[in-house]
Amino acid sequence: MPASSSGEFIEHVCAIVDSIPPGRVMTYGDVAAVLGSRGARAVGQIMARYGADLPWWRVIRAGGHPPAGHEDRALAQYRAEETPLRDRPGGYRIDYPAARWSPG
DNA sequence: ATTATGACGGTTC
DNA sequence: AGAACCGCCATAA
Repeated sequence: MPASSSGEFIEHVCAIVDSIPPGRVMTYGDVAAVLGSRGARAVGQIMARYGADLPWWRVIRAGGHPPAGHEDRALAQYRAEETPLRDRPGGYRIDYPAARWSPG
């Protein structure tokens, strides 16, 4: 099938994010890496536009920080699916090494 | 085709 | 540890 259409990147990103199981997370860079690209920002763009129907909270930034501007909603989800978190005074961070997941 | 934007990443101060 | 700067990629206008 001729999947070579505009927006191929978008559909791939959506598929990957949607395939992330509960309690697991992936960084924007990882998602992009799976597609053979380094467009971590591009992935964020897609989340902002098409991530409304996806488990966007399972996609975090490098270092274990939640999506900027969505820390609150993300935290609620993490606590709801028992995502490995690392509580911190004044905020929190995700235990990336433990919650890390790859589509393979 | 060019410019501006963004739920980023890494390095440096 | 926090802030600033530059670099990278795809989308939208």
